[in-house]
Amino acid sequence: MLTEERHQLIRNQLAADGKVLAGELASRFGVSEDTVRRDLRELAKAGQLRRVYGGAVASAPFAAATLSQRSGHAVEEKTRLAKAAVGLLVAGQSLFIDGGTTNEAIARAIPRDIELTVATNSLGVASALTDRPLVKLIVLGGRYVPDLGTCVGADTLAAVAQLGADLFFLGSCGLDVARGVTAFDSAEAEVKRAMAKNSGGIVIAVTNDKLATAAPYRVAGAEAIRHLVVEKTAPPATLADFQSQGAQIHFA
Amino acid sequence: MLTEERHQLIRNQLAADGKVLAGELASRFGVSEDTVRRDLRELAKAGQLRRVYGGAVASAPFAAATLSQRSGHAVEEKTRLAKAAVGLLVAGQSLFIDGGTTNEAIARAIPRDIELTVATNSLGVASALTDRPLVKLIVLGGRYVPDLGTCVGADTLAAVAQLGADLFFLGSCGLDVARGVTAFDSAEAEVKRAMAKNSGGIVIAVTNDKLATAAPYRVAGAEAIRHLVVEKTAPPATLADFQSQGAQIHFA
DNA sequence: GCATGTTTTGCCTGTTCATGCAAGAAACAG
DNA sequence: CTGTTTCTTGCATGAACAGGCAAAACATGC
Repeated sequence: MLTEERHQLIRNQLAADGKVLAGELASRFGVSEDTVRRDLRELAKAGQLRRVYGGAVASAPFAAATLSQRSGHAVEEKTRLAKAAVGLLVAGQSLFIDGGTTNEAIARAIPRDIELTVATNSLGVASALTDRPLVKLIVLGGRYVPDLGTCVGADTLAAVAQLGADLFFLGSCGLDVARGVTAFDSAEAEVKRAMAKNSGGIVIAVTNDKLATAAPYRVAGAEAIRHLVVEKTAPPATLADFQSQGAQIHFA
Repeated sequence: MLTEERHQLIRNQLAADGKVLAGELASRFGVSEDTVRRDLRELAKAGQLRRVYGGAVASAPFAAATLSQRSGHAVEEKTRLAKAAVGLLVAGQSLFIDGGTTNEAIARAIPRDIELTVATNSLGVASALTDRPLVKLIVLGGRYVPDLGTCVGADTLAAVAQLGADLFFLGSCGLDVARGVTAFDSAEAEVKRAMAKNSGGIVIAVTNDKLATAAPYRVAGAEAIRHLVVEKTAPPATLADFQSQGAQIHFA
């Protein structure tokens, strides 16, 4: 039984069942569970599955990848950031909200009694807002990317181009004073740029681990940030840099 | 039974029924109620449901109150219809799927190992398909209507106009041989008409209570229906009428 | 053939995680 | 108000886990 052979069989079962159990695979392949765990670890590293306790599941289930995988990490922090971020909202405003777990937390934190117009390309944000009776929700369609949880592409850009918003809640992947706001994906960055262009101000809420990091694709310069929502424990020196670029700092 | 698996099943039942009971889940999963409560707590923390005494309810019912009321109605029937309807699918096909609880059930019933391209204006359908790795998902954006759970309007129509599909799964509000397929909402009907125009064939899955009823807005004539999926208990006379108009009948 | 280095695998060790149980708190019903 | 159900918290146990180590299988060079 070749290693590669096992990998293929694991992929097959994942495609069919959506999940695999480490112990079951071990007995089926006639190898130790350690070997199976190693296989799963490698496949997970290659992004072909998502490792869970006891086995693995198919990667990027919407609510699972966007919310469990990443958000298992710092749920409380993001919830706190979200609460502080919605404090910036004024009734009657129109917003762009793009993807990311922090933005989903913000969407959930939006109170039920505030009237808003929200345009989003994130299914997570959209679904969080479906039960807000006073929120007029505009879904920005396009090609859906499971890894991002958002729609991107020409259709999305065209939809954004027809809209304008007072604020843009930008889900940031990297945030650095010198390099500005950056994203990991080209198409994603494109949509963010379009939203930034058509909005009156950018709001970014980030956990500490995003501060002073950068991703390949540039979205906007640091001077474009109007409001920056950060944790109380964020390094003051970094914050001072952003402040000198015109950003208003808000602590969660 | 993986923890993640239970979470997924809970999410599924919430999407289908709008609520879950802790005790019922415990016996169904074969675990203690404490474990289920822990699951529910975690999912609630991630914003995927709202915890209530005795169980949990959907936090953001894609289908608002009106829709979730209906969805509790005939869950088993709709699941059976959905299973029969997905039997019509062929790998590589492209589909339009619009809104409605039956269509959401169909989306959930789509197997994980079939390659498809799906364009939908329903957030419920879209979110059901986000964890299908082989499904290329195109979200048709626009103004979101909570009562329908779908996007409608000029933006949606424009997006539909740029696409074509082999089949159109039409969520029907009324179905009558003389009046054809009808909808309750003008904007909704408009989108359905556009999808019908750009698709190679219409598939309709309906419970008995929709048969031989009509709503104000006309979507398509009875002769436009290629496949009609119905319950075994559907009145044969009505079915014969549709059959004479060229529809192929499939029993769930 | 022999020696050497690499890869794969299984086993061991300490650690982490999921689970069920028990006890007290809170919510509900009558 | 009282009893019951449900919930949270803490804790103990066993399963699953990562990392280190050594043996076996394999390839490579002399």
